[in-house]
Amino acid sequence: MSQLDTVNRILDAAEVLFAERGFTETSLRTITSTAGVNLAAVNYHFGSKKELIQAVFERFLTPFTKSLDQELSRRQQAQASGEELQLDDLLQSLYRVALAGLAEEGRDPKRFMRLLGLAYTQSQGHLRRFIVARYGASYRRFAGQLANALPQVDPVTFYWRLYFMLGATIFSLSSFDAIEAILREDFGAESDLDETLARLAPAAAAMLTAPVSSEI
Amino acid sequence: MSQLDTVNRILDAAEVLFAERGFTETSLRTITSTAGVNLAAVNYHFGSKKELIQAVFERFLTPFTKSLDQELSRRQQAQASGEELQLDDLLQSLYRVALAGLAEEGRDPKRFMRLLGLAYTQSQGHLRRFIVARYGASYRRFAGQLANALPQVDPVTFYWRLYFMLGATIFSLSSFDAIEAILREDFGAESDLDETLARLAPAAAAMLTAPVSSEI
DNA sequence: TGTACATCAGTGAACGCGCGTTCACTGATGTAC
DNA sequence: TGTACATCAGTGAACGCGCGTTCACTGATGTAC
Repeated sequence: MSQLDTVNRILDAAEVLFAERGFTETSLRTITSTAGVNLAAVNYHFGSKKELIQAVFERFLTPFTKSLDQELSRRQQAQASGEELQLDDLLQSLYRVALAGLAEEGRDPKRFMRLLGLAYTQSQGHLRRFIVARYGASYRRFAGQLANALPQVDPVTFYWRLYFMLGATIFSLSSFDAIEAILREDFGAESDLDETLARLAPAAAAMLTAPVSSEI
Repeated sequence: MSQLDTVNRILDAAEVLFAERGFTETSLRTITSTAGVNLAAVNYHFGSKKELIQAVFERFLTPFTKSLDQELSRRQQAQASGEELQLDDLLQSLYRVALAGLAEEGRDPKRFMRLLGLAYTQSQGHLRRFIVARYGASYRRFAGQLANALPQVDPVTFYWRLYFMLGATIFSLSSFDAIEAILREDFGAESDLDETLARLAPAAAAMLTAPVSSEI
């Protein structure tokens, strides 16, 4: 078993277990026994549990932001050459392309959304700092391009709505399997991720473009 | 120090610490030393850490759902007597009334939203079961009334959008302090909870009422 | 080609620590007669 | 009114357990001469 094997087996097991139970609730003993490697291997290859958590996110976020950045560049060029902008199309293609970039690397998009939801609410300060330092630029670029597409919305309202949108996206996709199960039971309706993105994109676009109340 | 004192001191300390750090990350030793009571008092009064967590949520959810139910009844009567319905008004008054019900009992609404966010993503199966068993009826009543107000939206789309809305609400209000700090730094804009609810209600309403795409 | 040494992935066992929970006990208050 | 007993909030110390991490060690592979 080569070094790469061991490292990847640990990452694979950690990814699944973290997504299922959370970070604190998953012990290194569970991870290493699932991966079929020695307990000490995590500290040998990654240094600590914290750094293993970061490595799991890195394996998701690097292809994800790479695809996102490429699509943002493509959109920017199209816009420069005068193509008109449909906000829900923009959102949907961003969602799709970014998640497709993950799938290419063999990373399950639903699992990624679950981990993102965990990262958002579990306290893990080191993880937040790691993500902001490593991927903050892509996020700001995405937010900036979206803000440009909404010149009629004042900045403070825009940013609140951006957080509303992120909340709607991460929260609902993070619980995709649970929600899907409920809707299947109650309405016999099967949903897949693409279909849900096709529902989410126009809903998010409607939220971003809603008329700004003058009462505030 | 009477029994009520000890019980309330434990609940007060647990509420603050859970909201700051999460459930697993907060030990009974930290809670009891913050509350100034004996370590064994938690198990004496509540039975276990799990039951303490449930008691913390009960103290929030009981006044919250009581206010919510009252407002839902008031709205139902107004509707029966032919009053016309404005969805963002409905949402905003529901938000306001429910959170005001909390404030009356001395419970901080922002802390409640943080705990709700934690409950949603931390695995804690016992907590989910407890909340559904105890407060599920109020939730279903709220969802049903909202669905009635949106006859043009098919049920499956409605439920996805309801989860989008819950996501936007819980997620952004759960991180209220962090988002507020960012916007204050970047734009010098101070936000309070009422103002944010006044932004959130129309945004959520726009999302719920968006035209249903025929592509799905 | 052969030998000595260095590097490095991996291992088994142990370390110390903090955790939730338990238990025997105390002391104050309430109750019965 | 006084005594015996029961109840119950609270306590201090300990229990066993699982945790992340460390450490001395192994054995295979690579490198220098």
